[in-house]
Amino acid sequence: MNRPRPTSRDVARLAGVSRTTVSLVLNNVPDVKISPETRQRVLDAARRLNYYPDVSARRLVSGKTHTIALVWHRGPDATYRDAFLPGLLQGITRAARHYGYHLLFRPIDPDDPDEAYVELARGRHTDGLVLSGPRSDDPSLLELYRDGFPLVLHGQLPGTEVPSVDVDNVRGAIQAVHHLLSLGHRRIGMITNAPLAYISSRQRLDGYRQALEAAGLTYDPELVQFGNFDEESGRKAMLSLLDLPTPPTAVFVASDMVAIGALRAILDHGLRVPEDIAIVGFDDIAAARFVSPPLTTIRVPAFGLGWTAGELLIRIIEQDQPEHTQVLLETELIVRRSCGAKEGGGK
Amino acid sequence: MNRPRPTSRDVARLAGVSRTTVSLVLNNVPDVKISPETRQRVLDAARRLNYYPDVSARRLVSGKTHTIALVWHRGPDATYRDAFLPGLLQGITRAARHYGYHLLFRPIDPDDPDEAYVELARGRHTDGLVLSGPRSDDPSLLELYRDGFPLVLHGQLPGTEVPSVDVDNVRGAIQAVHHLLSLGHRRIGMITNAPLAYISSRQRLDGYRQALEAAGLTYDPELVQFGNFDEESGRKAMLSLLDLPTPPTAVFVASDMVAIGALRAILDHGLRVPEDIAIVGFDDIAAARFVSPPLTTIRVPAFGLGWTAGELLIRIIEQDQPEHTQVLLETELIVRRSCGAKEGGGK
DNA sequence: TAATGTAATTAACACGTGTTAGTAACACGT
DNA sequence: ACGTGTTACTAACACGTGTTAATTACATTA
Repeated sequence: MNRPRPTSRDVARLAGVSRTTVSLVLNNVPDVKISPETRQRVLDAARRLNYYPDVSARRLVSGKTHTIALVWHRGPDATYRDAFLPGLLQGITRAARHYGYHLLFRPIDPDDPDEAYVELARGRHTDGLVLSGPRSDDPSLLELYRDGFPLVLHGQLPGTEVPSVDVDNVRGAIQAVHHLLSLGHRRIGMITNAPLAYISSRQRLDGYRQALEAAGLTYDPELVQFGNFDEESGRKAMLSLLDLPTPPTAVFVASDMVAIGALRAILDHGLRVPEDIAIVGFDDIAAARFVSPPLTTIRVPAFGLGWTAGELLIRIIEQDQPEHTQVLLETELIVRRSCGAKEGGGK
Repeated sequence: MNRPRPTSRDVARLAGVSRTTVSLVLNNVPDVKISPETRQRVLDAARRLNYYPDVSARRLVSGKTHTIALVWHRGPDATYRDAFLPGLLQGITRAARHYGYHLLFRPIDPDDPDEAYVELARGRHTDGLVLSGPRSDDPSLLELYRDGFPLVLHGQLPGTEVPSVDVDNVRGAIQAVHHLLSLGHRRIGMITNAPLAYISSRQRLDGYRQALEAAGLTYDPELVQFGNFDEESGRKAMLSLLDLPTPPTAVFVASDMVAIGALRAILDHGLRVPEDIAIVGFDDIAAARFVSPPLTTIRVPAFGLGWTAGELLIRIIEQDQPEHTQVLLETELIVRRSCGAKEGGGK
């Protein structure tokens, strides 16, 4: 703060060369001849002055910011909001660092205007955006995409070609239901993670249906209830299922948080898990290990989603045409006690 | 990508004025006379061209980046790493947005050089840094501080004047132990969250001691065991306490994750919680609500820490001398079932 | 009428860097 | 002696903005 920071001009003066030479040396520009002595003099001078190039100037002239941004929509889903953020962030930043990029984190609060992130792109804060939780009614998103601005969605926007990374919800649900089927269950209920307006909710329901039909069972709407992100919604949905003339012997709950509510409802009802009713959840949030009984669930690869989104975005930025721009990542079945399997090893 | 983005020169041309006028209008520079018609012409032109100023150029000339960075050291503490990040990040970004700043997120992995963040400051990526989990043997930190670079620590560096924000670990521990005392316990053990090399660990132990002494009890080293961040360390530590000739009737475990391990040890030993041994944890991680019995604990205000650190940093950046530059935030006792209190209401 | 003041606008410089086109010095072959 | 390369370096421009000092046009005052 006291003395001004050194510029490349200061380095040039100290080394007795031109500013151009300093730039050429410090950036290791290939195919340019600089004598070893001069090169060393420049490096010494830079070190002595503790010189760091000013990134703003560099960005201005190069047109590249070497920064990507994560735009994080805070929706109503607290699980998504809190449980996945650390893994996703770590994945994105790891990818960013690997390619020499920085990460700008930009949450969009419910009271923010939806297109608050546009400024990041238009003002050249960043070379590209990862948009988490895109809304299909967002016009600025498609506008940016049409203008050729590098964009990757975390989530999906059906009917568009916008590059995206998401979990394979359909296959995840199939894994869960298939597991219950393999344990002998034939009357399997489902509680969705959210209302069907949410894509992930539709997809997980679809997987449930596919798994049943592949096993020769008919889909019965009466066995399906709708959750709404939180525990309480799971409790209520489960009570409805328990009220049926013939309740299911197993339930697939497409969200761990909702599943925890369902679990509570079953226990409060005087039934046992998994002996009377088996449960499989979805997400593998941290708490799933700690409820009683520990929850069998479908793990979502948060780190992998982050890494993949980051890498895909950077490859788009650098014009390195990736073959697949819409990626679905596999889930993993984590067997714990709530499903009644002999024991899978999911620690 | 196709056509080049518009510059202020384009706006000036379209509005039929000089570039200077455009700048004056768009930045609402006070005490400068622009006729209303001209002003409107400029605004219209900017809107028609969808003009956004280039931040790199703006930063270069102004010398301000309007960006702060969060440097996140990934230590061995998984709880700290994952459970607090969402709240802390939300707090910092909220503060940043409130003052018109952006946030750069920079994790430092164990394999990164410790001073990898210095480039952020020296290269003018950011106007200031929040350093989470500072190490006292970090020379570049003190160097930056001496050079007057705006810095706020999340955590503490005893013996320095570097501005910092942290939880009041001593008082938090006192709250926990005081609660157990008020329930009638006289033989209270402790398991630390980590080895005593960690400041938070020493402070929580200190609080335990102070609370005992304030109640007229003598500190007994045989009742103190040392945890090491994870469940397993808590299990082992608890087994040692159970092996004592006279085990304690209550335990203060200075980390929820460690406490969950201790809880398991007690139950595995055939004892009941809280009837035989009461437990109070520390941190209030998400899982604390879901274990059986639900864990009474000390809540750490993650959002508040983030907000306070962000606001303090920005006030330092903007030369708005804050009166207190070393802040300790209060914790909150969350009563659940593991302590045996009648019921506090901690949901 | 000339001097003075005020409102509205702009020319010109600065910020610190990357990069292109060019120059000077010198060796080499004919 | 003269062109032809090659090596090692530099002068000058560009990037897009904020801001200071100057300029013009015009009303007001002495």
